[in-house]
Amino acid sequence: MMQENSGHPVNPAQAAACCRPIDRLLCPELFRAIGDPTRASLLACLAKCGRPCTVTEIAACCSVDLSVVSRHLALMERGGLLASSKQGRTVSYAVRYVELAGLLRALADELEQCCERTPGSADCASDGCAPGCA
Amino acid sequence: MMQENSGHPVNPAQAAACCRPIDRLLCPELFRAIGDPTRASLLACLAKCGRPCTVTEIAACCSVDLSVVSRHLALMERGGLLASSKQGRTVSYAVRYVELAGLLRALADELEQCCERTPGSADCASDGCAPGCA
DNA sequence: TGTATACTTGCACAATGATGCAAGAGAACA
DNA sequence: TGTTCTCTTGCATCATTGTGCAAGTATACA
Repeated sequence: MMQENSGHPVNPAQAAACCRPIDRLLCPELFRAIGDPTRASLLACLAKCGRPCTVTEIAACCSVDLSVVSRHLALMERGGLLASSKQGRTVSYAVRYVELAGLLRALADELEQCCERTPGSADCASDGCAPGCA
Repeated sequence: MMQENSGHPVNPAQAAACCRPIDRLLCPELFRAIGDPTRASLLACLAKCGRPCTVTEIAACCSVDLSVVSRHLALMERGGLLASSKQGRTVSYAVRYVELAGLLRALADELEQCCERTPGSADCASDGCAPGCA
């Protein structure tokens, strides 16, 4: 109503009421799941391994207690970084490579669109989302 | 020495000693800076605005105290998400669109490389980084 | 059926973090 | 020079989080 969809809200207050894909992509729970040194190293470890690994295996690669690793892995699964599968008494975790890479690229695309959009002409309602949804 | 560079460490313990670009890309400080609901909304707000905004402007778009916003913005700058510039008594923060998008894409690429690499044949030393550097 | 293995959960504790209020620092302006 | 504006910093407080130990649960196996 105020601006075109191709542009920007004129100020942050208007931007806050303006719902765009970036709001969904900037999911705090997901990024928080990476934002701890122990978890980041577990994730890197698991990614580099390239296959599902058991909790015991993963715990062998860092100095913290197995129970701590178990909790970190569960948290990363809740955050959407990992997928788990249980076979007998062993639980394996694997990186959700495809989903994660897709989300990161989508976020990168959105950021660049924000950057390139013409200033001062954003229609907050035309993204299929009512104002104030953020 | 043990495997080819194109492959994977055979287990997480070996993977931990194996230094790859993903170790650098999974920077906990950066992701932690997004991993809080208030900060994520501030970042989205700033991104959607598409231009540098002052602390007062940004504070107007959320319900927390201005001092809290100031601290969150400083934290996000330290994490590499934002860049600040001071003009007179006003401080403006802007999203580091290019750097951020680049990092996210690089991480996405690395994740997919991890996923595609042939299992069981990773040379941990050939990435220009001594074992145990992780 | 008992025992070993693999993992999760309860509990306690120390550390960190998010928040608001109030005061301080620095710059513009009358 | 005093006042206003913009932002940062100190302090207190409450909540959350990361951690280890110990106990519990669930599965496999002898």
